[in-house]
Formats: sequence, structure tokens, C-alpha cells
Amino acid sequence: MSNPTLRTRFAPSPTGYLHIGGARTALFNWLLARRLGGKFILRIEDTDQQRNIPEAEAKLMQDMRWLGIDWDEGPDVSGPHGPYRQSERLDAYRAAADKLIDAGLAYFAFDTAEELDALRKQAAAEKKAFKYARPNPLPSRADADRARAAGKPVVIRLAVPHVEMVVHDEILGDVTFAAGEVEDFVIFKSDGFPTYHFAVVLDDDHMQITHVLRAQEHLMNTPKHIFIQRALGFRTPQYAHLPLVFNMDGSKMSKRDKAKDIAAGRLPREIDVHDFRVSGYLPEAIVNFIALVGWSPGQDREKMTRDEMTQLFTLDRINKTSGRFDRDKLLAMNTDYIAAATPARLLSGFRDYAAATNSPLAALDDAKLAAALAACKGFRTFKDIDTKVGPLFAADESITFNPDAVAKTLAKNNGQGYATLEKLTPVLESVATWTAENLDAAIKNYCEQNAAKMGDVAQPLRVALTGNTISPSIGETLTLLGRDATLRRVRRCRETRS
RNA sequence: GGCCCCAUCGUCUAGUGGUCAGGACAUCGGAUUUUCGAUCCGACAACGCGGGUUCGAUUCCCGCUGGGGUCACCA
Repeated sequence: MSNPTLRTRFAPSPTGYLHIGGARTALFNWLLARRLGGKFILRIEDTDQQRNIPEAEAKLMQDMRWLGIDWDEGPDVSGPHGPYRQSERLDAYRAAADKLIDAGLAYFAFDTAEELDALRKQAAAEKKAFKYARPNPLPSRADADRARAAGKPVVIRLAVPHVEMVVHDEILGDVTFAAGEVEDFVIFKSDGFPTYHFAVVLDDDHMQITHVLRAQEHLMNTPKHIFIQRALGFRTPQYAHLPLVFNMDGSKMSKRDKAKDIAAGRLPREIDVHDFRVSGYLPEAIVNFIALVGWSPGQDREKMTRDEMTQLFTLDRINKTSGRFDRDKLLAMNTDYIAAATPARLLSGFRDYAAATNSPLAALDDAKLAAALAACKGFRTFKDIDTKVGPLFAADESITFNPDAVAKTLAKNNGQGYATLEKLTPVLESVATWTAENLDAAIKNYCEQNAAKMGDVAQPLRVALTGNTISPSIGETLTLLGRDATLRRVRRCRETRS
């Protein structure tokens, strides 16, 4: 079952990083294309001059590549149906609009924003739905020129036929809109740019898109798009509207959440793909997780490689129900992926993470880093590595002692912890070969001779060496730190006793 | 408010005209443990309500309720 003529696309507008919801839309389009041997196209929808952000396009592409979602045609790889940026296709949009005007299928309108606003308010006051009233006769080109000369805004509206419209949706089934539901909407803005509706339809036709998978919030736009297609004589692609994804509390996942979290003194939630990268997630875990929000291969399958998903993906297994983004489950999945990753993948994954952050471990060579990663068995994200072993590779002076940790492990019982450090120093100094095994053995031996529990020794040591109670197992910790630094830090810690 | 979509554990979901309604995450309990992770074992937990259709509905139909989306010269 393959379909080489199948073409899907992802068409983000360049307003920032790739949103996690957008990533899912991109993934589903990609999955379908890969499943059926079709093509996946990336197109940049930059018709809103106000909102475009220069860096955004590059970021979007970087995030997609990071997730492993690659495209066959796009702004940077070109292809037979370009250009793949809407701002570079203005002539085509204008020509099409002209054609519609000439055919009487679209017409000029000169209303100001204020006038429209007033009409809408009035309709609302009368509890009626506002529908733009088509003038009769339609304004001529001369009228448009006069309006322009008079400084009025000139837009083009589609003359929408008064007929029922049935949208065939691959996920939702047939959705019917009564005649008159769709008003004469704007297809060309007064700034000379097409609206989204007009541009998508022209682009999808031009790029021979056969399947449009997009978020369900576009469902109400679909009749508009089909009306444009009919006016232009285009065929209609297959539509599939994906269920929405929300926060756990049911609210929209928005970049604003981050600002809200910061304002509330919380750690900002991850919203963009890039945020998850910075938080230390593995892209394959993210891809697996987002695929499962709104889609399921059945048979209780959850863990899947990209290839497995590609084999299993079908439109008829996409759900209609909207979902919530369960970060706990993502974290658990990431933990599993990390546990299952090869040392080499962990290494490359961490390098990737470090490139996007200011990880204190960025400067380590591969051998050191691999050792650090191995010492942290059971970690959940790459960020955990930073907190767990970061202090071991920082300068001695940068170690600050957590007061709670000091109180609990060192100062308690008249400074028992400090006393332990003192007694332990010669033990450590006498370890002939500084390996995790030897150090563990020496410390265990010390515990036995002094009737101490492992925690009584390990915890004071941890605090002395890192300022905190978190580090790999004590032998690993000492090995990663090295003999000299260990003895230095123990001394330094005892000297700081207040 | 108009239009449209949706409805299985707290969450993501599997599933069937007759099932002990399954899995995963979370939660709770226990085990393990030198910290934080992690790991192991166990438990709790769902078919929104009301009508039909049917020998029998969680499953099919209708209504209700609830949730959501959308009503721009944004995409």
C-alpha cells in the first residue's frame, strides 16, 4: 500500500520557535508521507508582515531537524513546486485574485476597520450573527481606484455562493455547513498581501498537496478554502483535522504559560520544542510521546521507534477526542528512553543538550563525559546530569554550601560530620589506586571499624565535595572528582566550618 | 450567543452487541538503596445522564448535560 503521488505539508508561520503542538502536526504529516511513500513539504507562511520574526524560520527548521522530521521540499532545499515561502509568491496570488475579480467571483470592498467594528457591535447588540453584506452592483475597478486615491483601504472579498457545503474529513467524517453560513470573507488584504485562506489554497494547489492534516481549530476554515478552490477550479485535497492538545488543566498550551510560571515563581513549563531540548529531553522520546496524543497503533503499543511508527501509522487510527499534554508521562517516557539508550547515544544526546544550554559539562572530553553519564545511571533528563555531576567539574571556589545540607550532615551532633571528614582524610589519602572499587572498599572498611553506617560517611563527604547531598554513588563521585580535588575540597570544607 | 466538533480510570489510551472493561503514566502501600534518580512487587481507579433498538448495551440511534473549537484585512 503505497502512494508515491501523496504529498503532505507542514506550513508554520515564522513567529518563533516550533510549538510542541505544531510539532505534532508536522509529525503526523511526515508520518503519513513516509508511511505511503509520498513527499513531505515544508512551507513558510509569512503573509503577516506584523508578526514575522526574522530568526524564526531558521529556528523552526532547526527544531524540526532535531526531532528528525525532515522534508523533501522546502525553502532551504527547494524543489519543483517552489518557491516555498509565501512572501515569494505574491505575483501568483495577485494574478489569481485578478482572475476572480474579472469573473465576478470576488469583489473589492472599502470598509475601514472602524466601520466593520461598528457593524459587528450592532449585530451583537441585536443578537444576530454578523455577515458581511454583499453590495449590488459589485464595485468596479474604477471604484477601487477612486477609493484608493481617497485613502481608503481596499480589500478583496470572495463572493461566496449561497449553497450548502459538506466537508469530507478523514477523521471526523462529513461535516455539513448550511448555505449562508460562510460570509464573503477577505481573501486579499489592503496591504497587498493575500490572507491566509487565499494563500493556503493557492499554495496547496500549486504544490500539489493531496492530504492536509492540520489542527481541528481549522475545521471552520475548511468551507472557506473549498469555496476558494471551487472559484478557482482547483481540486480539493483530503482533509484530516487532528484533535487538539491542551495543558493538563484544559487550557491552551501557549507561550504565555512560561511567563505566567516565571511570574508565579515556578519553573517555566516547556511549550516549544526548543524548551524541551533545553530541559534535557531526548528527541526520540518527545516524538514517541507526541505521536501518542491523538493517535494509537492499538494493541497497547506505546514504545516505538520512528521506523515502527512509520510502519504503523494510519489516518483511521487517529482519535477524534482532544487530549491533554501529560508532562509526567513524557518525563517517564524520557527516563525509559535514556535507560535504553546506548552510551554513544547518551553522549551525542548530551552534546546536543549542551549545545543548547550553558551546561557546566560542555567542555569535558568524550571519555570524561561518558564516565559522568555512566555514573548517573537512572537519570531522567540531561539536566539531571548537570545538577548531579556539574559541581564535580567546576572550580573549587565555585562550590557553595547549602545551609540545610550542612546542618543535616555536617553540623548536627556537635559537628559529627566534620569529625568524620577529619578521620576519613587519612583513609582516603592511603588509597593506593584511586578507583571507584578501591574507594568504596576503603570507605566500607572504615564504616565497619567505626560502627558507622554508609550514609553517615557518604553524606558528609558529598556535602564537602559538592556543597549538596546529591551526587553519584560515593565511589563514582570521588573517582570523577579525582584524588587531588577530593582532598582539597575536604580540607576546604573543614576550614569553612563556622 | 450562532455554527461546528467531542465524550472509557486523575491523564494518554485499548477494546467488544454478552469481557473479571486491558495497558501505560500519575497516586497510594511495600521491598531495595550511601544521596538524588532508578529498580522490583502490590493496591486504588473509568464506560457522563435519560430515553430508545435489542434476549442483552460501554458498544447502535435520539435527546440532555458537560467539555472544546470557531466566529479578524492572525495564521
